[in-house]
Amino acid sequence: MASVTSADVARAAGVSRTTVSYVLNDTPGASVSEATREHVRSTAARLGYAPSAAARTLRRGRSDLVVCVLPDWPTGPVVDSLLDHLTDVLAERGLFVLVHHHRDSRALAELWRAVTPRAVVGLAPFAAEDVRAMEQAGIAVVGSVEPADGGAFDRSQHDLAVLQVDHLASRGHRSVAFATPTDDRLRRFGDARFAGVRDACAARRLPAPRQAAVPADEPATGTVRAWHAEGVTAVAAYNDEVAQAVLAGARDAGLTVPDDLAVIGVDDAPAARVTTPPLTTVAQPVTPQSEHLAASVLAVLDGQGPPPWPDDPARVVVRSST
Amino acid sequence: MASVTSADVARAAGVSRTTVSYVLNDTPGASVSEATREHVRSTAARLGYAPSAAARTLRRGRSDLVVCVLPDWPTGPVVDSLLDHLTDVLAERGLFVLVHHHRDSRALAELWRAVTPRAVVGLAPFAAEDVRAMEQAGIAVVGSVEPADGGAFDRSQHDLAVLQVDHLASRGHRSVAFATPTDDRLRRFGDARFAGVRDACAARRLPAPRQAAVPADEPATGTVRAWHAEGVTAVAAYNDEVAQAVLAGARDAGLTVPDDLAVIGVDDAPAARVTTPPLTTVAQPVTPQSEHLAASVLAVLDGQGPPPWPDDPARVVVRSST
DNA sequence: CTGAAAGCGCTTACAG
DNA sequence: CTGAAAGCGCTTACAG
Repeated sequence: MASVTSADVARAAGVSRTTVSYVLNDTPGASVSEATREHVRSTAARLGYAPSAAARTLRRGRSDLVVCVLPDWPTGPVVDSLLDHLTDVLAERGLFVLVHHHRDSRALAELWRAVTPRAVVGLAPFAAEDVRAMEQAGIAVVGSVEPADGGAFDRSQHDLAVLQVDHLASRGHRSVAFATPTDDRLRRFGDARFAGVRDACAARRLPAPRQAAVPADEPATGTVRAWHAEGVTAVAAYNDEVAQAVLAGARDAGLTVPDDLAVIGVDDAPAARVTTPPLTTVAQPVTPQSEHLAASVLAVLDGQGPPPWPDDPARVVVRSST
Repeated sequence: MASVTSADVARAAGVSRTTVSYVLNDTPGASVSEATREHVRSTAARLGYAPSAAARTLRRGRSDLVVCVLPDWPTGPVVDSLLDHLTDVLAERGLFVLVHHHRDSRALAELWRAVTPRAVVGLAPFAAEDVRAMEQAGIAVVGSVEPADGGAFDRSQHDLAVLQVDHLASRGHRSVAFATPTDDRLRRFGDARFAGVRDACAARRLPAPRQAAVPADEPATGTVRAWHAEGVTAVAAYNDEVAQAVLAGARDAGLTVPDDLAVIGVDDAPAARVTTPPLTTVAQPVTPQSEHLAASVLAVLDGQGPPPWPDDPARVVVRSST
């Protein structure tokens, strides 16, 4: 049970701990005979030696861990892709990515103190004091600060909604509604999106948009009926899941899509191609985002500022629902 | 930049490192005056002191980290719930859950060596040699071994499919097909499910089931037509996403669901309530699974065997597609 | 070519 | 009630 240490390996191999360390780390410039190397390696393997990460980290003064803090909202395949890419890129530097599901600020502070990783990457904004504390502890921080930068983050949300309205307006719609999700954890995004819808309508001199929360797990029949009665002809939905609930509501309300009501989602989820009718949606290609995140982390690790945000590559995928 | 250490705090507060440690850890039995305690605490806060996790781990001989290894397939809200619950339960013991997206066995070995966590929790089975190596390093391992236990894991997949067929048979269907996902990473599950479909058909003396891969992102029109031509009247789909593609295929092929073709999914995703028609599916309540996982981890940490697998609480949710 | 020794930052018996 | 000291396991200048 007592773990095998490098001293155990040294003793069993009949060499010093120095030699064991040199061999197992392939230390450049260490002149150890090939025979000895082989002997040390096989001894280590035989004993099942695994170096203590804590000791190595303490000695080296830095950890090989990067903690990625996920927001407390449901994440999908996009976040998975971001993490996969980040894991690959950092692995080339010998760094390991571990993910934590974020709850509150207190939990975050406990976490980074318990791990003291090389870097903390946040997919949602951090509180300013959290960032200060982490940086003071010598931890590199990647991620926007709340709410100082006002939000490259919020802005990209805002712009997604503008794309939706622009498309609907190009189809001749003038009375637009926004279907926001019911999950409280998504409120922030919902608000940013609705602001985008409002701004886009104002810019095009359309009437102020309506808004309602639409649960993803039931047909939005009542909401659709009310909107239709009020003259709404097009719905921008928070995402494809919400859009599906709007489609189902239209069906149950006896409305035809897109003639009576046009619907546009966000995400271009696989399901968007198999709804009735197939769903027009906004796609956000994941590759540029993944590369930007990985580049940001590398830049911060190297003590540089983050690279510029890529031009928003989101685009409308037109199907039959608009 | 150089991190603040407990020695810095001790010097600034005019006490010994011992006292700093006693105060900051609330060590029981340490008799330090309240005035000194307050002084130490405020000094530590003023300096922004964060203890070195590596040093503490090295000294204590054990880490406060638990690594949860996720399989390399797309995970959804169910896994999120499992992780949330596990995080909460382990936090009560002062343990932190970090998640790693698993790629291959080599990456796993590098990971646990780089972290040396208290425990590694696997949501997909581990290779036997990985388990042996981790346990030798003093790491508690939770998760099934490949393929020793033949698979409580595979068995629960198998049984989901049996539930699907039982339901379809109770509706009078005799010729059943299985729609498997196209993602290679899901092959293992697809195979276990199809075995369940096959066994259930055999047990009920139904003809051998057909099987085809169905992409989630296009209507399965061709497959549905072929199946219908061959007399298939009911489809058990791998999950609700695949089931939606089957529904879309039936629509495009001009078939009525459920009269011409019955469809049953798995997951009871929110979307299952808003498809056309609403989807019959198999729901797996997540609470018993979450509790079982957390209980397993606690048991292993305490050196006990894992608790018994809960009675499979999966059940059919009947809607209009069957 | 190889080994003895220092020191990373912490906790904790032990001495005062 | 408080402090000096040992030691966790590793890496790496340094001496031989």
